[in-house]
Amino acid sequence: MKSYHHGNLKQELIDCACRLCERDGYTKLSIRSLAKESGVSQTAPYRHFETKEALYASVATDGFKKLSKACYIDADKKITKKHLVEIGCKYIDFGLKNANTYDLMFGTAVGNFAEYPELLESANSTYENMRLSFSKLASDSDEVIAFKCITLWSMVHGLVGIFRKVQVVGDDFEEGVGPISTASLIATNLEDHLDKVLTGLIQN
Amino acid sequence: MKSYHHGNLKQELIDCACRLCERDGYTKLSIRSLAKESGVSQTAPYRHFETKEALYASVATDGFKKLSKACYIDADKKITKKHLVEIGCKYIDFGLKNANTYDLMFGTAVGNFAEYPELLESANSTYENMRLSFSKLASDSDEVIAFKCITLWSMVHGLVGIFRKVQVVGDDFEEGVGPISTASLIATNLEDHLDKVLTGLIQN
DNA sequence: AATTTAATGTTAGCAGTGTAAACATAATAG
DNA sequence: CTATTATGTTTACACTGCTAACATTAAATT
Repeated sequence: MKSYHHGNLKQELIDCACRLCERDGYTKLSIRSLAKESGVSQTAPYRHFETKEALYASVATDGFKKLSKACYIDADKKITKKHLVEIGCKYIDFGLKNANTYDLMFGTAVGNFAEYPELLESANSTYENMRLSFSKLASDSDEVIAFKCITLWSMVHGLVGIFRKVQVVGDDFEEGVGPISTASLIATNLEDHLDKVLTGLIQN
Repeated sequence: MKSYHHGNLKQELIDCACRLCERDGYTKLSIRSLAKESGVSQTAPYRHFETKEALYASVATDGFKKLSKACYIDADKKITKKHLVEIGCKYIDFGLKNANTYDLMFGTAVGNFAEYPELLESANSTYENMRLSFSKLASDSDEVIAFKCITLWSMVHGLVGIFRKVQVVGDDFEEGVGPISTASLIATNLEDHLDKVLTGLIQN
Protein backbone atom coordinates (compact mmCIF):
# COMPACT_ATOMS: atom_id res chain seq x y z
CA MET A 1 0.00 0.00 0.00
CA LYS A 2 1.62 3.22 -1.13
CA SER A 3 0.77 6.43 0.59
CA TYR A 4 -0.57 9.50 -1.15
CA HIS A 5 2.47 11.49 -0.21
CA HIS A 6 5.78 10.30 -1.51
CA GLY A 7 7.83 11.53 1.40
CA ASN A 8 11.10 12.27 -0.32
CA LEU A 9 10.10 13.25 -3.82
CA LYS A 10 12.24 16.32 -4.30
CA GLN A 11 15.51 14.59 -3.52
CA GLU A 12 14.53 11.53 -5.50
CA LEU A 13 13.74 13.69 -8.51
CA ILE A 14 17.08 15.43 -8.24
CA ASP A 15 18.98 12.17 -7.90
CA CYS A 16 17.14 10.65 -10.81
CA ALA A 17 17.65 13.79 -12.90
CA CYS A 18 21.38 13.78 -12.18
CA ARG A 19 21.61 10.18 -13.25
CA LEU A 20 19.59 10.58 -16.42
CA CYS A 21 21.22 13.88 -17.35
CA GLU A 22 24.63 12.35 -17.17
CA ARG A 23 23.53 9.21 -18.99
CA ASP A 24 21.59 10.76 -21.88
CA GLY A 25 22.32 14.48 -21.77
CA TYR A 26 20.01 17.04 -20.31
CA THR A 27 18.09 17.59 -23.52
CA LYS A 28 16.71 14.08 -23.32
CA LEU A 29 15.37 14.66 -19.86
CA SER A 30 11.68 15.37 -19.42
CA ILE A 31 9.79 16.25 -16.28
CA ARG A 32 7.12 13.76 -17.22
CA SER A 33 9.46 10.83 -17.68
CA LEU A 34 11.11 11.78 -14.43
CA ALA A 35 7.76 11.71 -12.68
CA LYS A 36 6.96 8.34 -14.14
CA GLU A 37 10.33 7.02 -13.02
CA SER A 38 9.48 8.07 -9.47
CA GLY A 39 6.03 6.54 -9.69
CA VAL A 40 4.24 9.82 -9.32
CA SER A 41 1.84 11.82 -11.46
CA GLN A 42 3.04 13.91 -14.41
CA THR A 43 2.76 17.24 -12.69
CA ALA A 44 3.87 16.30 -9.23
CA PRO A 45 7.40 17.61 -9.85
CA TYR A 46 5.94 21.08 -10.21
CA ARG A 47 5.36 21.14 -6.47
CA HIS A 48 9.14 21.12 -6.09
CA PHE A 49 10.43 22.78 -9.25
CA GLU A 50 8.68 25.81 -10.67
CA THR A 51 10.10 25.18 -14.13
CA LYS A 52 12.30 22.73 -15.92
CA GLU A 53 15.10 25.24 -15.65
CA ALA A 54 14.82 25.05 -11.87
CA LEU A 55 15.35 21.31 -12.08
CA TYR A 56 18.36 21.88 -14.30
CA ALA A 57 19.64 24.31 -11.70
CA SER A 58 19.48 21.60 -9.06
CA VAL A 59 21.42 19.19 -11.23
CA ALA A 60 23.99 21.87 -11.96
CA THR A 61 24.29 22.68 -8.27
CA ASP A 62 25.03 19.06 -7.59
CA GLY A 63 27.58 19.16 -10.39
CA PHE A 64 29.45 22.12 -8.92
CA LYS A 65 29.60 20.43 -5.54
CA LYS A 66 31.06 17.33 -7.13
CA LEU A 67 33.50 19.43 -9.14
CA SER A 68 34.65 21.20 -6.01
CA LYS A 69 35.19 17.89 -4.31
CA ALA A 70 36.95 16.43 -7.33
CA CYS A 71 39.39 19.34 -7.44
CA TYR A 72 40.19 19.20 -3.80
CA ILE A 73 43.83 18.61 -3.02
CA ASP A 74 45.20 17.76 0.35
CA ALA A 75 47.87 20.43 0.77
CA ASP A 76 47.52 22.34 3.94
CA LYS A 77 49.95 25.17 3.69
CA LYS A 78 52.74 24.50 1.28
CA ILE A 79 51.41 24.54 -2.23
CA THR A 80 53.56 24.18 -5.30
CA LYS A 81 52.96 24.73 -8.96
CA LYS A 82 52.65 20.99 -9.19
CA HIS A 83 49.59 21.18 -6.99
CA LEU A 84 47.96 23.64 -9.35
CA VAL A 85 48.73 21.37 -12.26
CA GLU A 86 47.13 18.56 -10.30
CA ILE A 87 44.01 20.65 -9.78
CA GLY A 88 43.91 21.37 -13.48
CA CYS A 89 44.21 17.69 -14.33
CA LYS A 90 41.47 16.75 -11.93
CA TYR A 91 39.26 19.46 -13.32
CA ILE A 92 39.73 18.19 -16.84
CA ASP A 93 39.16 14.65 -15.71
CA PHE A 94 35.89 15.68 -14.14
CA GLY A 95 34.81 17.58 -17.23
CA LEU A 96 35.45 14.60 -19.45
CA LYS A 97 33.97 11.96 -17.19
CA ASN A 98 30.88 14.00 -16.41
CA ALA A 99 30.54 15.62 -19.78
CA ASN A 100 26.78 15.91 -19.87
CA THR A 101 26.54 17.36 -16.41
CA TYR A 102 29.36 19.70 -17.30
CA ASP A 103 27.25 21.01 -20.19
CA LEU A 104 24.50 21.86 -17.79
CA MET A 105 26.90 23.67 -15.50
CA PHE A 106 28.65 25.72 -18.17
CA GLY A 107 26.13 25.88 -20.96
CA THR A 108 23.15 28.13 -21.37
CA ALA A 109 20.46 25.76 -20.10
CA VAL A 110 20.32 27.72 -16.88
CA GLY A 111 20.18 31.32 -17.98
CA ASN A 112 20.81 33.24 -14.81
CA PHE A 113 22.43 31.65 -11.78
CA ALA A 114 21.24 34.49 -9.58
CA GLU A 115 17.72 33.10 -9.79
CA TYR A 116 18.89 29.97 -8.02
CA PRO A 117 20.71 30.87 -4.82
CA GLU A 118 22.04 27.38 -4.16
CA LEU A 119 23.45 27.15 -7.65
CA LEU A 120 25.07 30.54 -7.32
CA GLU A 121 26.51 29.52 -4.01
CA SER A 122 27.96 26.25 -5.25
CA ALA A 123 29.42 27.83 -8.38
CA ASN A 124 31.02 30.67 -6.48
CA SER A 125 32.32 28.26 -3.91
CA THR A 126 34.03 26.23 -6.62
CA TYR A 127 35.73 29.38 -7.79
CA GLU A 128 36.59 30.36 -4.25
CA ASN A 129 38.26 27.02 -3.60
CA MET A 130 40.43 27.38 -6.66
CA ARG A 131 41.33 30.87 -5.67
CA LEU A 132 42.29 29.68 -2.23
CA SER A 133 44.71 27.17 -3.67
CA PHE A 134 46.41 29.86 -5.71
CA SER A 135 46.63 32.12 -2.71
CA LYS A 136 48.63 29.46 -0.89
CA LEU A 137 51.23 29.30 -3.62
CA ALA A 138 52.72 32.76 -3.50
CA SER A 139 52.24 36.00 -1.68
CA ASP A 140 50.64 37.74 -4.60
CA SER A 141 48.02 40.41 -4.28
CA ASP A 142 44.42 39.26 -4.32
CA GLU A 143 44.00 40.66 -7.79
CA VAL A 144 46.95 38.73 -9.16
CA ILE A 145 45.72 35.58 -7.50
CA ALA A 146 42.28 35.99 -9.05
CA PHE A 147 43.92 36.66 -12.38
CA LYS A 148 45.95 33.46 -12.26
CA CYS A 149 42.93 31.54 -11.14
CA ILE A 150 40.77 32.67 -14.03
CA THR A 151 43.61 31.99 -16.40
CA LEU A 152 44.01 28.40 -15.26
CA TRP A 153 40.27 27.94 -15.23
CA SER A 154 39.81 29.18 -18.76
CA MET A 155 42.64 26.92 -19.88
CA VAL A 156 41.31 23.72 -18.45
CA HIS A 157 37.79 24.67 -19.45
CA GLY A 158 38.99 25.18 -22.97
CA LEU A 159 40.83 21.88 -23.03
CA VAL A 160 37.73 20.03 -21.89
CA GLY A 161 35.78 21.62 -24.71
CA ILE A 162 38.38 20.93 -27.38
CA PHE A 163 39.08 17.38 -26.22
CA ARG A 164 35.41 16.63 -26.51
CA LYS A 165 34.80 18.41 -29.76
CA VAL A 166 37.73 16.95 -31.49
CA GLN A 167 36.36 13.46 -31.10
CA VAL A 168 33.41 14.49 -33.17
CA VAL A 169 34.99 16.16 -36.17
CA GLY A 170 36.66 13.20 -37.81
CA ASP A 171 40.32 13.07 -38.67
CA ASP A 172 41.04 12.99 -42.35
CA PHE A 173 44.40 14.61 -41.85
CA GLU A 174 47.92 13.39 -42.26
CA GLU A 175 49.32 11.28 -39.48
CA GLY A 176 49.89 13.25 -36.28
CA VAL A 177 48.70 16.54 -37.70
CA GLY A 178 44.95 16.39 -37.28
CA PRO A 179 43.11 17.73 -34.25
CA ILE A 180 42.28 14.33 -32.78
CA SER A 181 45.78 12.94 -32.63
CA THR A 182 47.13 16.30 -31.53
CA ALA A 183 44.60 16.63 -28.76
CA SER A 184 45.27 13.11 -27.57
CA LEU A 185 48.97 13.92 -27.54
CA ILE A 186 48.24 16.82 -25.21
CA ALA A 187 45.87 14.70 -23.18
CA THR A 188 48.43 12.00 -22.53
CA ASN A 189 51.02 14.59 -21.53
CA LEU A 190 48.54 16.73 -19.70
CA GLU A 191 50.67 17.51 -16.68
CA ASP A 192 53.57 18.66 -18.80
CA HIS A 193 51.26 20.71 -20.91
CA LEU A 194 49.59 22.53 -18.06
CA ASP A 195 52.93 23.07 -16.43
CA LYS A 196 54.37 24.59 -19.57
CA VAL A 197 51.55 27.03 -20.09
CA LEU A 198 51.36 27.94 -16.43
CA THR A 199 55.03 28.80 -16.58
CA GLY A 200 54.12 31.87 -18.60
CA LEU A 201 52.23 33.02 -15.54
CA ILE A 202 53.92 31.68 -12.49
CA GLN A 203 57.57 31.79 -11.61
CA ASN A 204 57.74 29.72 -8.45
CA MET B 1 -0.47 34.78 -56.74
CA LYS B 2 2.07 32.61 -55.00
CA SER B 3 3.25 29.44 -56.64
CA TYR B 4 3.01 26.01 -55.12
CA HIS B 5 6.75 25.66 -55.07
CA HIS B 6 8.70 28.13 -53.05
CA GLY B 7 11.76 28.12 -55.25
CA ASN B 8 14.43 28.84 -52.68
CA LEU B 9 13.08 27.30 -49.51
CA LYS B 10 16.16 25.48 -48.28
CA GLN B 11 18.37 28.55 -48.29
CA GLU B 12 15.64 30.72 -46.84
CA LEU B 13 15.15 28.24 -44.01
CA ILE B 14 18.87 28.21 -43.28
CA ASP B 15 19.11 31.98 -43.32
CA CYS B 16 16.11 32.30 -41.11
CA ALA B 17 17.40 29.62 -38.75
CA CYS B 18 20.77 31.34 -38.48
CA ARG B 19 19.07 34.58 -37.60
CA LEU B 20 16.70 33.11 -35.04
CA CYS B 21 19.35 30.84 -33.53
CA GLU B 22 21.61 33.76 -32.92
CA ARG B 23 18.78 35.93 -31.62
CA ASP B 24 17.09 33.49 -29.25
CA GLY B 25 19.43 30.53 -28.94
CA TYR B 26 18.98 27.29 -30.80
CA THR B 27 16.76 25.71 -28.17
CA LYS B 28 14.05 28.25 -28.94
CA LEU B 29 14.04 27.35 -32.58
CA SER B 30 11.32 25.11 -33.93
CA ILE B 31 10.90 23.70 -37.39
CA ARG B 32 7.26 24.66 -37.32
CA SER B 33 7.84 28.30 -36.45
CA LEU B 34 10.52 28.39 -39.10
CA ALA B 35 8.08 27.07 -41.67
CA LYS B 36 5.50 29.64 -40.68
CA GLU B 37 8.10 32.39 -40.95
CA SER B 38 8.78 31.30 -44.52
CA GLY B 39 5.09 31.12 -45.32
CA VAL B 40 5.12 27.42 -45.94
CA SER B 41 3.38 24.43 -44.38
CA GLN B 42 4.57 22.90 -41.12
CA THR B 43 6.24 19.92 -42.64
CA ALA B 44 7.71 21.46 -45.75
CA PRO B 45 11.14 21.84 -44.12
CA TYR B 46 11.37 18.06 -43.93
CA ARG B 47 11.87 17.97 -47.69
CA HIS B 48 15.20 19.71 -47.06
CA PHE B 49 16.22 18.60 -43.59
CA GLU B 50 15.70 15.04 -42.49
CA THR B 51 15.78 15.99 -38.83
CA LYS B 52 16.08 19.05 -36.71
CA GLU B 53 19.69 18.10 -36.08
CA ALA B 54 20.32 18.39 -39.80
CA LEU B 55 19.05 21.93 -39.68
CA TYR B 56 21.31 22.63 -36.74
CA ALA B 57 24.17 21.23 -38.76
CA SER B 58 23.48 23.73 -41.52
CA VAL B 59 23.48 26.60 -39.06
CA ALA B 60 26.71 25.32 -37.52
CA THR B 61 28.28 24.99 -40.96
CA ASP B 62 27.45 28.59 -41.65
CA GLY B 63 28.97 29.46 -38.29
CA PHE B 64 32.28 27.77 -39.04
CA LYS B 65 32.52 29.55 -42.36
CA LYS B 66 31.95 32.86 -40.63
CA LEU B 67 34.46 31.97 -37.93
CA SER B 68 37.07 31.12 -40.55
CA LYS B 69 36.46 34.41 -42.25
CA ALA B 70 36.53 36.32 -38.98
CA CYS B 71 39.90 34.81 -38.06
CA TYR B 72 41.46 35.52 -41.39
CA ILE B 73 44.52 37.71 -41.23
CA ASP B 74 46.17 39.28 -44.19
CA ALA B 75 49.75 38.13 -43.76
CA ASP B 76 51.14 36.48 -46.80
CA LYS B 77 54.44 35.05 -45.72
CA LYS B 78 55.88 36.78 -42.73
CA ILE B 79 53.85 35.91 -39.66
CA THR B 80 54.75 37.02 -36.17
CA LYS B 81 53.53 36.02 -32.77
CA LYS B 82 51.53 39.21 -32.86
CA HIS B 83 49.55 37.80 -35.74
CA LEU B 84 48.66 34.74 -33.76
CA VAL B 85 47.55 36.91 -30.89
CA GLU B 86 45.42 38.80 -33.35
CA ILE B 87 43.83 35.57 -34.54
CA GLY B 88 43.11 34.65 -30.94
CA CYS B 89 41.50 38.01 -30.28
CA LYS B 90 39.35 37.76 -33.36
CA TYR B 91 38.33 34.26 -32.43
CA ILE B 92 37.25 35.39 -28.98
CA ASP B 93 35.45 38.35 -30.44
CA PHE B 94 33.53 36.06 -32.75
CA GLY B 95 32.66 33.68 -29.93
CA LEU B 96 31.30 36.48 -27.79
CA LYS B 97 29.42 38.31 -30.51
CA ASN B 98 27.91 35.14 -31.95
CA ALA B 99 27.48 33.33 -28.67
CA ASN B 100 24.36 31.37 -29.54
CA THR B 101 25.70 30.20 -32.86
CA TYR B 102 28.94 29.33 -31.13
CA ASP B 103 26.99 27.04 -28.81
CA LEU B 104 25.64 25.19 -31.77
CA MET B 105 29.11 24.81 -33.26
CA PHE B 106 30.82 23.60 -30.11
CA GLY B 107 28.02 22.14 -28.07
CA THR B 108 26.39 18.75 -28.31
CA ALA B 109 23.35 19.74 -30.37
CA VAL B 110 24.96 18.13 -33.39
CA GLY B 111 26.16 14.80 -32.17
CA ASN B 112 28.40 13.60 -34.93
CA PHE B 113 29.84 15.93 -37.53
CA ALA B 114 30.68 13.01 -39.78
CA GLU B 115 26.99 12.65 -40.58
CA TYR B 116 27.01 16.09 -42.17
CA PRO B 117 29.83 16.32 -44.71
CA GLU B 118 29.55 20.06 -45.23
CA LEU B 119 29.76 20.67 -41.51
CA LEU B 120 32.75 18.40 -41.19
CA GLU B 121 34.39 20.18 -44.08
CA SER B 122 33.82 23.66 -42.70
CA ALA B 123 34.97 22.70 -39.20
CA ASN B 124 38.11 21.02 -40.46
CA SER B 125 38.82 23.90 -42.75
CA THR B 126 38.64 26.31 -39.81
CA TYR B 127 41.22 24.19 -38.04
CA GLU B 128 43.31 23.94 -41.16
CA ASN B 129 43.40 27.71 -41.58
CA MET B 130 44.61 28.17 -38.04
CA ARG B 131 47.24 25.54 -38.54
CA LEU B 132 48.41 27.25 -41.69
CA SER B 133 48.98 30.47 -39.82
CA PHE B 134 51.10 28.72 -37.25
CA SER B 135 53.08 26.99 -39.95
CA LYS B 136 54.07 30.37 -41.35
CA LEU B 137 55.50 31.50 -38.06
CA ALA B 138 58.36 29.09 -37.57
CA SER B 139 59.89 26.12 -39.27
CA ASP B 140 58.54 23.65 -36.75
CA SER B 141 57.59 20.12 -37.56
CA ASP B 142 53.98 19.53 -38.52
CA GLU B 143 53.37 17.87 -35.20
CA VAL B 144 54.68 20.83 -33.24
CA ILE B 145 52.62 23.19 -35.35
CA ALA B 146 49.48 21.18 -34.73
CA PHE B 147 50.31 21.11 -31.06
CA LYS B 148 50.64 24.86 -30.83
CA CYS B 149 47.48 25.30 -32.82
CA ILE B 150 45.39 23.14 -30.52
CA THR B 151 46.91 24.88 -27.53
CA LEU B 152 45.91 28.32 -28.75
CA TRP B 153 42.53 27.06 -29.78
CA SER B 154 41.78 25.52 -26.43
CA MET B 155 42.89 28.71 -24.75
CA VAL B 156 40.68 31.07 -26.68
CA HIS B 157 37.85 28.57 -26.57
CA GLY B 158 38.18 28.45 -22.82
CA LEU B 159 38.26 32.19 -22.50
CA VAL B 160 35.07 32.52 -24.52
CA GLY B 161 33.38 30.04 -22.20
CA ILE B 162 34.61 31.66 -19.02
CA PHE B 163 33.91 35.20 -20.17
CA ARG B 164 30.36 34.21 -20.90
CA LYS B 165 29.79 32.14 -17.81
CA VAL B 166 31.19 34.67 -15.48
CA GLN B 167 28.56 37.18 -16.44
CA VAL B 168 25.95 34.80 -15.16
CA VAL B 169 27.26 33.84 -11.76
CA GLY B 170 26.94 37.13 -9.94
CA ASP B 171 29.78 38.82 -8.18
CA ASP B 172 29.40 39.01 -4.45
CA PHE B 173 33.13 39.12 -3.95
CA GLU B 174 35.48 41.77 -2.72
CA GLU B 175 36.44 44.46 -5.19
CA GLY B 176 38.68 43.14 -7.95
CA VAL B 177 38.75 39.58 -6.67
CA GLY B 178 35.57 38.07 -8.09
CA PRO B 179 35.40 36.23 -11.39
CA ILE B 180 33.55 38.97 -13.23
CA SER B 181 35.94 41.78 -12.55
CA THR B 182 38.90 39.48 -13.05
CA ALA B 183 37.60 38.22 -16.36
CA SER B 184 36.91 41.73 -17.54
CA LEU B 185 40.45 42.68 -16.58
CA ILE B 186 41.73 39.91 -18.81
CA ALA B 187 39.26 40.86 -21.52
CA THR B 188 40.41 44.46 -21.64
CA ASN B 189 44.05 43.39 -21.79
CA LEU B 190 43.39 40.47 -24.04
CA GLU B 191 46.33 40.93 -26.36
CA ASP B 192 48.79 41.09 -23.50
CA HIS B 193 47.19 38.08 -21.93
CA LEU B 194 47.32 35.88 -25.00
CA ASP B 195 50.84 37.03 -25.68
CA LYS B 196 51.95 36.14 -22.19
CA VAL B 197 50.52 32.64 -22.28
CA LEU B 198 51.70 31.99 -25.80
CA THR B 199 55.17 32.86 -24.66
CA GLY B 200 55.28 29.60 -22.77
CA LEU B 201 54.98 27.92 -26.14
CA ILE B 202 56.60 30.10 -28.73
CA GLN B 203 60.01 31.71 -28.63
CA ASN B 204 60.00 33.86 -31.74
C1' DA C 1 6.17 17.18 -77.55
C1' DA C 2 4.31 13.79 -74.62
C1' DT C 3 4.97 11.15 -70.85
C1' DT C 4 7.18 9.33 -66.98
C1' DT C 5 9.72 10.34 -62.85
C1' DA C 6 11.57 12.87 -59.19
C1' DA C 7 11.43 16.93 -56.34
C1' DT C 8 8.89 19.60 -53.49
C1' DG C 9 4.90 21.03 -51.51
C1' DT C 10 0.21 20.11 -48.32
C1' DT C 11 -3.00 17.86 -44.88
C1' DA C 12 -3.94 14.99 -41.18
C1' DG C 13 -2.46 12.75 -37.29
C1' DC C 14 0.53 10.50 -33.53
C1' DA C 15 3.09 10.61 -29.46
C1' DG C 16 5.47 13.47 -26.59
C1' DT C 17 6.44 17.97 -24.19
C1' DG C 18 6.14 22.13 -20.55
C1' DT C 19 3.00 24.06 -17.75
C1' DA C 20 -1.37 26.08 -15.72
C1' DA C 21 -5.88 25.40 -13.19
C1' DA C 22 -8.90 23.05 -10.30
C1' DC C 23 -9.31 19.70 -7.10
C1' DA C 24 -7.90 15.86 -3.33
C1' DT C 25 -5.44 14.35 0.49
C1' DA C 26 -2.51 14.35 4.24
C1' DA C 27 0.75 16.60 7.50
C1' DT C 28 1.24 20.41 10.50
C1' DA C 29 0.10 24.63 13.31
C1' DG C 30 -3.11 27.05 16.09
C1' DC D 1 -10.05 19.53 16.95
C1' DT D 2 -9.90 22.48 13.42
C1' DA D 3 -7.70 25.50 9.91
C1' DT D 4 -3.96 25.93 7.06
C1' DT D 5 -0.35 24.60 4.26
C1' DA D 6 2.28 21.24 1.71
C1' DT D 7 2.02 17.97 -1.56
C1' DG D 8 -0.20 15.09 -4.46
C1' DT D 9 -3.80 14.04 -8.85
C1' DT D 10 -6.69 15.02 -12.99
C1' DT D 11 -7.64 17.47 -16.83
C1' DA D 12 -6.54 20.43 -20.38
C1' DC D 13 -4.00 23.58 -23.62
C1' DA D 14 -0.74 24.89 -26.81
C1' DC D 15 3.30 23.43 -28.66
C1' DT D 16 6.84 20.22 -30.46
C1' DG D 17 9.36 16.60 -33.84
C1' DC D 18 8.15 13.59 -37.08
C1' DT D 19 5.54 10.12 -40.28
C1' DA D 20 2.34 8.77 -43.87
C1' DA D 21 -0.57 9.66 -47.64
C1' DC D 22 -1.54 12.68 -51.06
C1' DA D 23 -0.99 16.98 -54.55
C1' DT D 24 1.47 19.69 -57.64
C1' DT D 25 5.05 21.07 -60.39
C1' DA D 26 9.74 20.78 -62.49
C1' DA D 27 13.01 17.85 -64.79
C1' DA D 28 14.37 13.81 -67.37
C1' DT D 29 13.38 10.34 -70.83
C1' DT D 30 11.41 8.63 -74.68
